[in-house]
Amino acid sequence: MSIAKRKELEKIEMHKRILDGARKIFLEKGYEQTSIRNIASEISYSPGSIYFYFKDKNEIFHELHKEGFRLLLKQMKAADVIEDPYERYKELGLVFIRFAQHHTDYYNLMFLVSETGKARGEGFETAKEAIEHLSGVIQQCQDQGRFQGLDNKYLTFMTMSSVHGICSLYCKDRMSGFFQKSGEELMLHGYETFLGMIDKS
Amino acid sequence: MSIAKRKELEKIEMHKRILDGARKIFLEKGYEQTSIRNIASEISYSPGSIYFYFKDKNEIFHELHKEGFRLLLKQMKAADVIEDPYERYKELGLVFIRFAQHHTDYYNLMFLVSETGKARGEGFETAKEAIEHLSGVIQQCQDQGRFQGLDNKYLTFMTMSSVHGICSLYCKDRMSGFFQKSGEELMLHGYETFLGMIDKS
DNA sequence: TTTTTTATTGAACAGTGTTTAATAGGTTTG
DNA sequence: CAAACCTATTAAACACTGTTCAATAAAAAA
Repeated sequence: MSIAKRKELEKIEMHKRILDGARKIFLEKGYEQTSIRNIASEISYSPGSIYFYFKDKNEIFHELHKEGFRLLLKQMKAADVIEDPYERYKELGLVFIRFAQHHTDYYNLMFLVSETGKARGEGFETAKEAIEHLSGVIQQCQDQGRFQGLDNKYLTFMTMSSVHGICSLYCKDRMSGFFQKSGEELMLHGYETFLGMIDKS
Repeated sequence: MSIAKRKELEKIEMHKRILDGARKIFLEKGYEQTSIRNIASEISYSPGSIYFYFKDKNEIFHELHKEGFRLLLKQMKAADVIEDPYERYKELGLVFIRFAQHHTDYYNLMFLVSETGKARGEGFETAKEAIEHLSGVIQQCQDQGRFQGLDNKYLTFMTMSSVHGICSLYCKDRMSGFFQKSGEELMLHGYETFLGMIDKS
């Protein structure tokens, strides 16, 4: 292994080290409460070092953002074993809900944290893939005769909105107080109610 | 008018002056980008003065939060002139959507900005009122025979989730790129699709 | 007029993201 | 091997942030 090669590996390793430290703190404290100094001290480096590997705090954030989408997409694709498209459609919502439940911090990072950076639209390929996956499953349902007369795009958007709305209210925990039910209960029964409606279409 | 009374009025006036300055900057730049120093300089006072009238930045934020809910609730109640409960139910969603469209910054403040303070659950009376209003309209629909066999609480939550999901995705403008449609188009057609589903229940 | 209360201020503290000049160390070259 | 070079790292500095607080000017009460 050449020296140049080793150096390159070391660079990648350091990149990863920063990301590991950042992930820990980001998922623990959220975007605003995470500071470059926190991350630096977590991995026992000086704050300045981080800027040798990342342009700014936002770039680190976006890396984790992508990471989250990759994780979600993986779990969405796991539902591919279900053969019936409509059953798969219903499962996809549950995948989303489970993701919000078990990876609440990722969910916050992915969907709820406001982006301070301007680099919008970049690095959203995985997000796009996730949407297209859902859209594809809905198309398969429509091919089977379900959801007749409904536009695929709007139905996809509406499904996403509804499930995201449920998960988003769950993650912010703004609702359980009003309804005197646990967040999990609301989320699951809310989704069941949604499926009950959609089942009649 | 006694001196004490005048002083009290001056205090209220200053309170309002701060809130006016804060509103302008909060709605312009969002929570994190708004600083006490910004607000102070906006109204030509020193940063310290603000702490004579407000406990901290979060208290100012919550005041505007409430303000937003009062505004929303007013527009929700304007739908009371519609006599048929189901038509009123459908209008309520549109009220919400219009609110997100025309008061995007308030919407962000009310539903999307993460609260840093711990004072959760306080001052949410107006929010509760809004939810109960919706719940009441749904109940009236159910009294008329609509939505049979569905739990009022979960249906209320599901409706809120769906509409909030639509508005939330609109406000973050994360979707228009994927669907090659304008945010407004997505939002309105998305809601129509939702109504199309619910109409069959 | 003196005392007391009240509102306002500017400085200070501890924190933030980011930039940069200096530096130590390994790598390459003469 | 020594000199030059490159590269990763650092501490310090800059301009911010929310918040606190002693000093103070102004107004009200005594």
